[in-house]
Amino acid sequence: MSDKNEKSYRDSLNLPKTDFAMKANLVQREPLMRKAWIKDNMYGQIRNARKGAPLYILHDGPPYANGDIHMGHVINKVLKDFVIKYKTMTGFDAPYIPGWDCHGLPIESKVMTELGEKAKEMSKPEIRKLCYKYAGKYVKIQGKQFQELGVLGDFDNPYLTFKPSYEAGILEVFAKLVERGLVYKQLKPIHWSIGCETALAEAELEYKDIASPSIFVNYPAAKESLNKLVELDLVKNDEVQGAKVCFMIWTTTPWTLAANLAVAVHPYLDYKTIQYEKNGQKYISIVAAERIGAVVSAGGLTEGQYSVSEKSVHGSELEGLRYNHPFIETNPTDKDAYMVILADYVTTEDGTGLVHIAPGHGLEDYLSGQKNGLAVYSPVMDDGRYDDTVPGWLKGLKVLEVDTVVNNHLQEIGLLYAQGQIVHSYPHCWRSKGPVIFRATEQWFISVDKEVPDIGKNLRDLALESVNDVRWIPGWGQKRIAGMLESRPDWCISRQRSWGLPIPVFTNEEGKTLLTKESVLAVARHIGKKGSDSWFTDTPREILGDDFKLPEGFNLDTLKKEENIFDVWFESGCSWYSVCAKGSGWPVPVDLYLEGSDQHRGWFQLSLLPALGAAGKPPFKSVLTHGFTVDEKGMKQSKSLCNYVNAIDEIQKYGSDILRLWVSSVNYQEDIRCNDELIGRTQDAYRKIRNTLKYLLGNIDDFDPAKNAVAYDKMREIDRWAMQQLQKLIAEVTDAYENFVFHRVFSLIYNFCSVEMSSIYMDVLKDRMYCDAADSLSRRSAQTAMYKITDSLILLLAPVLAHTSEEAWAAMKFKSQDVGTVNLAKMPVVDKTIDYMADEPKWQKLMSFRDEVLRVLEGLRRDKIIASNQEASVTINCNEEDIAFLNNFGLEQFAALCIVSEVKLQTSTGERVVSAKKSEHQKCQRCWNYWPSVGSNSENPDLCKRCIEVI
RNA sequence: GGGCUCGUAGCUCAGUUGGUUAGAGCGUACGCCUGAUAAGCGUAAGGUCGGAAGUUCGACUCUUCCCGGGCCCA
Repeated sequence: MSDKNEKSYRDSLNLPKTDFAMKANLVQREPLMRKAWIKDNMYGQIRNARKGAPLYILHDGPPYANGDIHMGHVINKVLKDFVIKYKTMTGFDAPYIPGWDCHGLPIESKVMTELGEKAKEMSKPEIRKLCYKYAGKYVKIQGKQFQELGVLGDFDNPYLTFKPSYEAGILEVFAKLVERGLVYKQLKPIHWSIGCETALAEAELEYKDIASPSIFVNYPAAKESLNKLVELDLVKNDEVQGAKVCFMIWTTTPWTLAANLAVAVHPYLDYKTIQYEKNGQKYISIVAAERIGAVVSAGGLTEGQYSVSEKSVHGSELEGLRYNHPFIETNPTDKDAYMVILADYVTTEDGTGLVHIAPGHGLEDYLSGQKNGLAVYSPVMDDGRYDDTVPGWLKGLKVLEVDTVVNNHLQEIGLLYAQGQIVHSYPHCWRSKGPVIFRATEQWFISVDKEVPDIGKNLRDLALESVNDVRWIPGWGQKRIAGMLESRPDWCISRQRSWGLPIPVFTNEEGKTLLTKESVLAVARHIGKKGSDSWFTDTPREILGDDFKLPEGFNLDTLKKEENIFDVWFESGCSWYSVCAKGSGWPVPVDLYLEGSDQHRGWFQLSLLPALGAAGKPPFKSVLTHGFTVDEKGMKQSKSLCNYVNAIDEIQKYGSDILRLWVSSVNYQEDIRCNDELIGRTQDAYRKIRNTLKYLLGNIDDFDPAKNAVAYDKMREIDRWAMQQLQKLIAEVTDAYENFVFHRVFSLIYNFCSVEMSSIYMDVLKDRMYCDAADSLSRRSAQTAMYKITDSLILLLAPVLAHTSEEAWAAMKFKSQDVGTVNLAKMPVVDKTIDYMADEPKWQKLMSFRDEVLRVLEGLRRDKIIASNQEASVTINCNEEDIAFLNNFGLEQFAALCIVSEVKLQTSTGERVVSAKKSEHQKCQRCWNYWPSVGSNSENPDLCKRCIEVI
């Protein structure tokens, strides 16, 4: 084996040839391709090409315009791009209009922090201007970053929730809800900063440890309920006289007692009574059995000073019992009060197991109050002082300074059982630094329980029913959202902030509100033209218009504008209307919403409710959710844990096709494990796929399907096998795409490249491709299969490998479709004339024979008898049936399949035995086969017959 | 604490209505090739299916409990 010989014949071979480089250089190459897409208006070209085709609408959920993109965005946007590209390639007109959520607290907070002290002197319009700039900046940044992922969409015309036309759309939806009577206002407790006299959002709170009074208070049972307590056997009849029978509560905010309206117990906890004497007065106090020890020690009672009832009752048995407020004679509200109610959140971790309920001063209290028909009573004014509805001794006092006053009063009237101090974490205002109180203020709500007039059902029931008509992917999404809908309270849509869309409500001098369909639509028209800033700068007359017909008692010139803005969820929840129905004229429900699984509570639910309320139907036909990225151990990612993956870094390190391939490789329905190493490993798969494409492209370089294609029935059997494998691949990949199972797309294609192509077909083909005559039938047969495989692979990969598929498409000399970009091509379909399952048993058998042969050869190689397979001569001892089978397939073909020079058969009755030895023949210096014909031609003694003919 | 959900080889995934020694690809180890070459090929070693109990002739597949994650609430 001399180098001279090898080199001399090398030039006579048909070696692969292609411009498609082995080295991807993604980081350098991709940005150039993207630049070209933008320059050529690729997105516009696709829209043009699909004009009139059936629509497929994937409606983008708006990310928040704040900060750089992270891995969550990557997963989300790339999955969306898979869908859009696949649908486009199956012939749909699938537009993609990206959107951003541009209003809201995080932006406003950021701007306020940057402003610092200056913020106090600035007007709302001035602050809003800065917010506008801030949001706009991140829309640009994120848009650029999304496009760096290879995502195609109308990034020049995204939908932005602060655009006037979008805002008008929100108000039009709102008008419909107002018309249907679903919008109302009510008191609701919120965090209130006394120092700033403003409502605070969760993000504006700072939690600090402070010491609070901890008091145990006896609420005397009302006379009418004493009998019931006797009936329950908690109290003996003879004990009732002369003793104070009480419900004992515990609280750390004595000032809220003035607003107490109920006492809550847990339905399943056990309650008993403690009897004891204090200052000559006999008490019988009801407390949770588990808390007796704690209560006794808090009160300093020692053995013998108290007794505990034998009998215990469930909290549920106490429901409805009544008590007298310790220091308020008559119920100040217009609803029932001062009774025992049930609540699941009552615990035995502290207190007495009975919880004092002030619906105006706590969120749980509020919700319990709603459930039990209590008023929302909050006798506290903006400046933190009691109003006039409280007892005289409290009127006008600052609630945060009143604890001792209340305690002393309770002491005097003999209802303070014990008092102490407790250190706990308590929310403080981030600006004034003072402790925050819960205080009920007027808020706007969308009712989920009120019947929608022309539909005859409430929003909750409507939503629960509609959820059945939506396809949830994965299926459990339905259970999840249904569970949330069942338990959700009315939707509080008002926020006391600046950066958002104002709630279009006016009030007259008497404080009466103007909120009608007509008034909202009038505001919508105005804001649609001038934007929501105009609410703050223009007069009601300018906003509503001179001609606006006001109801009785209202005057255009004395109207006052509401200060509240909408919850940003209401804004994004109207995108189905602003963007799809009104903005684009698409039919709603649209085909697909695709977001992280946290959006069951968020965007999915909060789009569903307005859509049902305004349009009577859900906004989507199907909803696909994906999980969250976690670290390699499955733990939540966070910057502080240092297990955070920076998406931008990954794109810049590996290129976006690697990220896209990685996204396609994981099961997005579960948590997605993610770190740099895991993403980096995707490079292995990428290289395999890329090299497969390169080899295929290299071998069809001189193949023009129009001239050189070989009919299927004239093809070599192995080539027909390859064609069959391809049909199977197309069928399975198509099915996976149709069902959004992208990781199956990945593994099918990856396995196809590794096994069917690289390890089997391409290896087997080398002899024929390199050594047979360039235009021989055998070589053209292989090329026919390889051409079809290359073409299909590129197209099947196109939705995932956005850049690489385009690059490979460009490297195809003869294209199957007359389009310059894969984006305009159609997906391959299964060739129905090829029954790809029919030969499967035969090939399974052949492949198992092949495996046996390869294993035996490995033994020879270990013993240094052969190096390459071509040096071997194989003998198979087997029964008649196997001999017939192999003969029928053709021994030469089978030898080619094993890449050995020779296969012989011998009849044997026993077990099949495969043996091999070094071939006795000479090596052909051109094709390296050890064939009998080598040496038989005197002019070319070093060549086989085939090679001589070819040369 | 509640609702939903996940836990199969180092990694990413298959495991059909419960049924013989749990599969694939990658990675790893070892070897081969040098005419896909910062490529290609082969062979081999790796899981008892998060844990425990139960139902069953038989469970990765069904039930219960526990452990450990995730999302959303409280």
